[in-house]
Amino acid sequence: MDFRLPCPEWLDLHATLGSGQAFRWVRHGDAWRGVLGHAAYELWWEGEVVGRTLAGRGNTRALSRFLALQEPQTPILHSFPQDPMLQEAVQACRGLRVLRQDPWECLASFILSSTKQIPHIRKIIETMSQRHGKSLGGSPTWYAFPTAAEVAALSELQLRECGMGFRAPHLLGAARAVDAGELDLASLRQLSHEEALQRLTALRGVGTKIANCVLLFSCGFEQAFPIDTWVRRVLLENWFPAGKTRPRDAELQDFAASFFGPWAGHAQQYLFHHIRLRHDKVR
DNA sequence: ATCCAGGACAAGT
DNA sequence: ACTTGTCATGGA
Repeated sequence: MDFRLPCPEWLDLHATLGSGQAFRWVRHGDAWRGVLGHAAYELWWEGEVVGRTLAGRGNTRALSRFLALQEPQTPILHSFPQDPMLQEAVQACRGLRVLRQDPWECLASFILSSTKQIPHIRKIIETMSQRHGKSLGGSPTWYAFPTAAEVAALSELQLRECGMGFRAPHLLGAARAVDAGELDLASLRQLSHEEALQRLTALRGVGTKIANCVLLFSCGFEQAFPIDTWVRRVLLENWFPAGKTRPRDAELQDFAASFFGPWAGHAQQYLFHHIRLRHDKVR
């Protein structure tokens, strides 16, 4: 063991790293291995997060921030409505946290996520990182996530060859906008939620869902509420009983904001992970 | 084989 | 304003 990361509240690495927020972490038994920034790590739980560095120079502060280890969860849970379905999800996914990701990696990853299953998103990102990211050493070799500048320098064909199909031009366009300074991801957190959404959805291939993923997972917008097929389903089943004409996403967004409150994005993540676990179990 | 996946967008009603 | 077609690709 190389390091211990202080963690005031209990955390579930499996729920946190395995809930489709980040795509570069792989489970090995009780441990998780993956890349953050310019280092690769193996992490597991021994009453706190412990681990070792697999490649590159480890940065425990970056890891701690990524995993939101110092962020109290109790106020979030207390802010949630007393709702049977949400409480069931919270019980089932105790210790799940919303990660604090790098905005570029998050944006690029979710551009690649559209109408793809999570295992395949992982595969595309891994292929792209191996081919176009900096080598970090280690055995087997680990690779950094390609920077916006590195992606901007590629051709659409090179990206398509990573298996991303029609998403290739979308990723390339985003990389060019970020690399050219037309889109300053770091400054999004200064804006209102509405303004930040507009900046992101101005990119081709980035609609409301993907923009909200980026704002929630990497820009500190705790109320951002991504509605994908799974979340849409659980919203309709639980809070929009059939009968009337089925509501559109804009109506679901309004409902989520008022019903789940200022930490709605976290509620969303509990719901998302819970219904997917339930689905896998049934099948 | 057919359907669906952490969607977005244009085109046709 | 709402519905449908299209964009690639792999896994179930």
